[in-house]
Formats: sequence, C-alpha cells, structure tokens
Amino acid sequence: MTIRDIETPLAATAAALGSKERLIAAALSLFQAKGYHGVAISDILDATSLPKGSLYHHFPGGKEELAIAAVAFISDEVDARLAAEFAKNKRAGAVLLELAHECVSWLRRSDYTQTPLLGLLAASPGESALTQAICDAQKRWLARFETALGGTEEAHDKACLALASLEGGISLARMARSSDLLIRSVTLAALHINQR
Amino acid sequence: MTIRDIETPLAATAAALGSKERLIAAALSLFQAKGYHGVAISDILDATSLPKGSLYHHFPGGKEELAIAAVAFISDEVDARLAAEFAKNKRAGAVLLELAHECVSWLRRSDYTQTPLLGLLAASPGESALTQAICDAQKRWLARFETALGGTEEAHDKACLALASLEGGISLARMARSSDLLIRSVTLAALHINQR
DNA sequence: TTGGCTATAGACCGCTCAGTCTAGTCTTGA
DNA sequence: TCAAGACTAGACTGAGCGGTCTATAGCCAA
Repeated sequence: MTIRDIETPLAATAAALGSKERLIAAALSLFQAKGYHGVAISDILDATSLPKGSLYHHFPGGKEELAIAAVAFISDEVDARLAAEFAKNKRAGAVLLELAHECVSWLRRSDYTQTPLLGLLAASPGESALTQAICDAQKRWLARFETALGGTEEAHDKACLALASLEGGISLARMARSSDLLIRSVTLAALHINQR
Repeated sequence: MTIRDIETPLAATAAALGSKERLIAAALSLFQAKGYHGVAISDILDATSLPKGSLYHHFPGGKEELAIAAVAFISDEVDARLAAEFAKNKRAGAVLLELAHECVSWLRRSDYTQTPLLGLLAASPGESALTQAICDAQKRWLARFETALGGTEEAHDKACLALASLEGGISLARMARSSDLLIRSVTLAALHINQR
C-alpha cells in the first residue's frame, strides 16, 4: 500500500500507515481540493484523527513544511511514473494521454473537487519555499517530456504544450464538472506532439 | 478610463473612479495574485484606502459578492474582446495568440505575481455562487472560440485546447517567472487550431 | 433651514486561525 | 526493570479574520 491509496482519506485503510504518511496524504488531498490558504490545520487533523502534537512533532515548520512535503510527494510520484513510461519507449503523446486518463479517474473519484496535479496549490504565499517546491516539480515534469521528445528546441515547445494542456484541461474539467474538456484538449495536444 | 487601467492599483489614477469600481479593481487584482482565500478584506481596503463601511455598503454580501463582481467584470471584458476580434474575421489561432500576448504583458507588469485570467480564483469555496460565476466565464469564452471555429465537434475540441493551453501556459509561466513557457504552448496550440 | 438619502468612517464582536507548551503514553534497548 | 527517546494528546494563546453596528459627512430637493 502506498500513500496514494488513501489520498482520498478512507479512515479504515489509513490506520495501516504511519502518522507522518497519513498527514502528508490528507494534506495533499485537501490542498488539491481547496488550495493552500483554503485548508486549515484543523481540517488536516480532522481528516487524520491525529492531535496537533503529532503534526508539529513530524513537521516542526507547521503548515508550510507539511505542504512542501505533500508537493514533494506528488512531484516524485508523477516524475517516477513518467520515467517508467518513457523507459518503455512509448511516444510522448501516448504517455501524456495516459497521465490525463489517470487524472480523469482522480477527478471523477473526488466528484470534481480535487485538482489531480498542482493547479490549486499555485495559490500559495509568494516567494516562499513552497512556491519553489511547486516550481521545481513542474520543471522536473517538463524536463521528462522534453528529453523524451529529443531535447531539441521543438521538443521544448511540445513539452510546454503537453503540460499546459494537461494543467489547463484539468482546471476546465473541474470547473465544468466534466472530464470531457480535459480529454479533448489533451487528445488534440497529444496528436500534435506525436507529429514527426 | 476603465477599471482595467488601475487594475494594478495606482492610487493616483484610482481617485478618478467611483468607490465601487475601485473596490472591484483592487479585489480582482488581489484575487488574481493570491486566490480567494489568500486575500483578506483588509487587504482590499488598504489597496483602495476605503473604510469597511463603504465596502459593505456597495457589497452587502461581503467578500463573496465582491469576488463575484470581480469575476463578472473580467468575464465581460474578455468576452467583449473576443467578440470584437472575431468580428474582424480573424482566425481563431491569431486571436488566441493575441490574447496570450496580452496576458504576457500583464504577467510582466505584475512581476509574475498575477494570473491574468481566472486561474488562481479556481481555489474558491466549493458549491458557491462564486464558483458558478467562474464556471460561467469559462463557458462564455469557450463558446466564443467554438462558434468562431465553426461550431462543429472538431471546433469544440480545438476551443478546449485553446483555453487549456492558455490557462495552463499562464500557470507554468507564472511559476517559472518566464513568459516564454506561455508563448511556446500557445503558439503550438494556435498552429494546430488554424490547421484546415 | 430642514429632512432624507447616499456614502464614508471606524470601533467593535465573536470566531477561527496557526502555532506553543506541558503532560502523558508507548516503544525500545541496556 | 527502568530510563530515554519517540510520539500522542489537547488545553491554551495572541493575532487576524469576516462581518455588524452606530455615528457622521456630503448632497440635493422641498
């Protein structure tokens, strides 16, 4: 079992993970649904049924440190996933589509409350370490696509389109409560990316 | 002079507008920079040098009513702009690129703190009238592109890609503090949209 | 001048926030 | 068996929040 399995917190299975992991999982889930400022420490504690002492024991830096850990987790997970897919010599467009479909499943499972990647976390305090962590995650993902596409100037362009259509599509789909919009934009983008 | 001229609040010119317009302008600017929950009523009052009484006189519904007014304003503005451009029989890709360049100018002018469209406002209380207002704005803009592209199924796909690459590109560019990423993704998208 | 309306002004309230602190419990290794 | 560290537990604090309230200033018509 991984953290991801309880990202939409299901108290039952959650007990099997350590407190630190449960805090990260609940925090990620909540931040993806309401953004950094929209989540209160008490929300996270309620979701995990843990007391304040535990949170500040594992994350002395408080809310921001926990948020950074959550971002690092999703950053690693997506990055690893991309690396694994590209290692199979799949075309970039296919990998993008696969990722999009997984995002769709997350959107549906959360009834369109969650933003599967980092979209809503962008509303975080400016100039903070948290902002930097989000920025780093996007850079990593961008680099994966870029190298998979050949590392050329054109590859860079295509990588930008891939990530933009994904994040933008997620935002549209969440608002309209219809994964359709995400699929449409990403499918077109994938088509273009796979060209020559 | 329009509200937009003082969207990045410049106290000097602001005095020429009524209090209500100044409140909307300042609120929009702040929400675009920090998201709904990241902005305090006192921030808006500080930015406008207006007392609390004025805000609750013009917007009895408080923070949310003001936010809705701000969303309605930008929704109208962008929609009118799209209508005007399309009326000149410009190709959809060209209009998209133009809009993107205007967003770039906003990003630069705000030193990459503001999200020119509605990106950061997506982190708003769920199931509220505000969420609905944001959703409506996106629908309007989407519809403009869709009809301009011919109203077909394919047009719908392309419209989704247009808006997704724009919103997603803005998010990437803001994080990386480089408008480059926005231009790259939108240029590629525009290319694809203009095809056939 | 007066009366009423619009708008400004800001003190004030109850609540929730992030974070601190002390006490207690569980685990582990000597 | 016991001591020390890891972790849980939750009361408490001060600051800041959104929102309410009363008082007042400016303006126009009677």
